[in-house]
Amino acid sequence: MKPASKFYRPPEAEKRVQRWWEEKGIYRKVREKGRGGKPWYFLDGPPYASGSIHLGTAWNKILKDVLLRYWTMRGLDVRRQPGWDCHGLPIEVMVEERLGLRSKKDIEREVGVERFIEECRRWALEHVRLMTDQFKSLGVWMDWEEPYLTLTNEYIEAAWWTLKRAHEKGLLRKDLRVIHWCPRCETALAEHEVRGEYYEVRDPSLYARFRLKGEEGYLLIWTTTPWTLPANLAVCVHPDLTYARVEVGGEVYLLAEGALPRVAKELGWREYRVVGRVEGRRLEGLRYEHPLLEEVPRQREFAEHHRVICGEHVVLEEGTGCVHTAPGFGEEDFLVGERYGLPAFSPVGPDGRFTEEGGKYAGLFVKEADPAVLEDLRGKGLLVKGGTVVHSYPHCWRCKTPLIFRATEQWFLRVSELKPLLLEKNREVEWIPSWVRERYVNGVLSVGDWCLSRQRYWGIPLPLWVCGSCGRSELVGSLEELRALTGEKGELDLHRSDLDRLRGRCPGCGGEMRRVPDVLDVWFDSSIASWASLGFPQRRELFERLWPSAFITEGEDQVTKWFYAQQVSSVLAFGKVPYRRVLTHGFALDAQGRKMSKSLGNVIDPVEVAREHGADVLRLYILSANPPWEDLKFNPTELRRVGRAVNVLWNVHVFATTYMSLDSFDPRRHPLEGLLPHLLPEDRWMLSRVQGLVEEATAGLEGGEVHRAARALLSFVLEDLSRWYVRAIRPRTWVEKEHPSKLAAYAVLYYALERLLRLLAPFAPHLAETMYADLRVDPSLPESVHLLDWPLPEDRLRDMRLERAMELARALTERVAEARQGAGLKLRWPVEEVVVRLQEGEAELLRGMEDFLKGRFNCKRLLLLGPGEEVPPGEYSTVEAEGRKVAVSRALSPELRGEALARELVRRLQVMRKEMGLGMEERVEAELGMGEEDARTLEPHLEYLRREVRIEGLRLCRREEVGKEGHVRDWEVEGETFRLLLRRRG
RNA sequence: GGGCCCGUAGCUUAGCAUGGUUAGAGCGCUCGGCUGAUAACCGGGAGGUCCUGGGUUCAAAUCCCAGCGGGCCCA
Repeated sequence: MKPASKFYRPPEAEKRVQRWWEEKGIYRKVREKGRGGKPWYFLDGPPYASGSIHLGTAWNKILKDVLLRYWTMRGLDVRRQPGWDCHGLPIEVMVEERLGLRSKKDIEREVGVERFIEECRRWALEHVRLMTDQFKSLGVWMDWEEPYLTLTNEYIEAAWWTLKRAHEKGLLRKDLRVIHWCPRCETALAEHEVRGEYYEVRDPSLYARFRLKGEEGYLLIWTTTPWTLPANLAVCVHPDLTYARVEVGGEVYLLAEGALPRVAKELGWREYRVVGRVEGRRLEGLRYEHPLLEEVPRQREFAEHHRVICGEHVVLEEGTGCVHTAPGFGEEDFLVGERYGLPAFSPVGPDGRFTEEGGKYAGLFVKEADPAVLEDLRGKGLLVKGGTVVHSYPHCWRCKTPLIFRATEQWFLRVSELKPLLLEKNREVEWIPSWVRERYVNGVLSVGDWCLSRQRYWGIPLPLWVCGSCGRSELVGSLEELRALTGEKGELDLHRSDLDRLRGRCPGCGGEMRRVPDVLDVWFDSSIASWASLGFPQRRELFERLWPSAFITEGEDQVTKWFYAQQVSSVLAFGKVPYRRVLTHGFALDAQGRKMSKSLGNVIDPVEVAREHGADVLRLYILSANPPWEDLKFNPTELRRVGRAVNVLWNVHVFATTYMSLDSFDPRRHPLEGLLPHLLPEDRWMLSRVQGLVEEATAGLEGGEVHRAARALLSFVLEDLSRWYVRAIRPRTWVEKEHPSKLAAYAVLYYALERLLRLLAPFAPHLAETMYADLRVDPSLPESVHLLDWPLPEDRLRDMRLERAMELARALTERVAEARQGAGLKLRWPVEEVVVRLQEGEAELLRGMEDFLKGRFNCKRLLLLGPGEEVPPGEYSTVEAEGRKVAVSRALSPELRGEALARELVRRLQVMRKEMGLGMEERVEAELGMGEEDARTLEPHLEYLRREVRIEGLRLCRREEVGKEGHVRDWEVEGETFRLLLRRRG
């Protein structure tokens, strides 16, 4: 046994452990140990490979790591491959910044697609490396050398293979759709990319009037996007609303009656008169004159469409109830337009500028067209009011440009047709906590088709090829098929850089085929991870053995993202769900419960925390702070508290290893089994508590209630081990060598620590390893704590009755302390007698524990009474609580005083020994100067003094007689001065 | 606007599925103790409208309804 070093400084200790793991190849050995066990496929949700890790990603990986380590110790053959999401717009935007590019034109003209993609790849791989190191520093054990990357050919082929299944089932369709579009990034954005990107902005608030045809008056419309008016094709009213003809200043306006008071106020109408009312549906078909016919000549072709139509989406809360409808520029406009056969006229290009079709506005950026349109309306007398309004408007999640809505042709996965199967198969998934299922189902019910195509560069190329001659399309499902189609034989990287130059030969007409230039939405990449990461379909062996994955865990935002996307792809490819069990975890917030953001300056860097407090402390804190599925409010005070708990554990460890090595205790020579007859009640209690701890920790990890496991460990260390057991056995460690009582205490303490370490190993892997290294005396034991098995509870050591008794003993000890405090009786001073009146049956429960209690109470005699019995007369300090009474005798006999005095002196001499820097076993000579009466009182306890302070050569004398050779100090004890001298011997 | 989750001492939280002690801890505060586990540690005490308002019940932190505040997601 090695005595542990006095202090434990987690950051340095952890670095040492990590280096040692590295040198000894411990991780590899742990993986090897798992082989042959039952396969357990854990799937890592791939974090985005850009930037560095934050507290949320750290939590995510720490949670995974604890479970991975636990399953491994349970003997499972755990797959623990990390994954990285490598494609997508965020990386493109950062690379654009790095290269000083501003638009797609810049990319294509200035650096070229090939170099741009190379830079993106470099960026991604750079960050994979960076983030890998950061995760490693937190003690996360995964196959860092063999991650799955969404940018490899193999992975891309898996995506193509999956798309081919969709294509075969007719679930992949090209469709004209109005979608969010970023004019800077020049790409479509999916719904989930727009989430949370609504900001307050000031926009025009424009009221315009459209002249009615075939009757007097105007339609009054309102818009915040005047630039969309050139594409206006209809005006929409709600069929069930009442519309009013309102006369103002000699003109008649048509608008919803319910909106009239508000509109009148906004337009400053003082005097107006309702001259007629009509139901919305009766307005259908009413024709009007487009306000910008001269400016936008194309509009003349649409003159037949310029009518009032009906739609349920019209609301009274804003606008006039007459909704300007531009099917090419608005999602709802488009949908209602489809019903009326309106074309999706969209005279704006990908860069947000008007095309030739925009007539007078051609070349203008949409926002620049706003004032131009306003002026044109004013010139024609069609402007009613041009003001501004502050409202919430969507922006690009990467570059923060305000988005526009544009009708474009995109490729969709028809999720709508998969929904029934999705919902049915989802029943097989176990959701933790269970209410996430409801959330998931709601998400599926409300979701639309999945827009898969992106008009960008850094992504998995859409493997769809179209013949320029006959229009035939082919979906290429693998590299092999690509070679067959294009005749390409050389090395290929399956990104746009290589693919864009290829041409195919049409199997139908022999014409030239070109690939649709789009790339895929990155969420499609990660949605196939459960098989793509196994090398499927190129390799089938792993897939057949492992798929579907047994367990995944990610943040709650992934419910409608990764959890959802995975099910879609999997159900479409295999008709099955890709995972069996999902644990959803919360978000990392600051101590006030606010989101962490750079602008608030409240971002916590987990790597920094680990560097300062230690990764284990961070891990234990995060895991114990709250249930995984609730948000973590990161609280530095609580973090430090965990740090202190770790320190207490270390102190216990120092205590144990110091004394055990001093006594050359060897658990092999003194196994617990042989010492069973010598166990005292506190020993049997400790053994029982360990079983309870094993049970709690196991249940917590099995049920996803990781916090319960972590809390059980911490509370065991503080409450049971440190504050109770170690304190109780301390006197026993001072008795002579080889005494069975001492050996029993050692054996129990060793057992408790050994079990505790194994339970602790997944949570605090470095600390457990360090402690294990000190405790491991048997070279035949595995070299690392992580090579041990998870302990199982030993029922024969469990004694619930004893645990109850000990709980009572603890409560009584606290009461005794209270009674002593009331009478000013220090705990160190023994008292003659403690009398305890108990409740029914409790005395029975405490039978056999009298000696233990006397030790805890520090009393010479103990009297346990039943409920009806009275405390005998005498001088006592008493406390009553919970139907019990504790009485502590106050009288101090000379005998007791001597003992107390001896203890006081021992304590002070120990301090002096320490001041002299003496080792625990070194012998000393002592001279103790005091009054004659004190010397007489002390007489019977000199042997005790010699033993405790390791004195050889003790002299009692008067204070003045104490010599000067040695370490001398004066002490005040109970109002009297003592002069003590210690001298090193020999 | 909709769905789901959370709201308990100054702070972090247990208890809530199955209603029934005086709502239990830790931090902080305060008073005291300990000093061969000591850059620690231990004990006592003060501190609570259990978010608000209704309802069910003999009884509500716990169940139901409405509202308020926060989070995630969807519109």
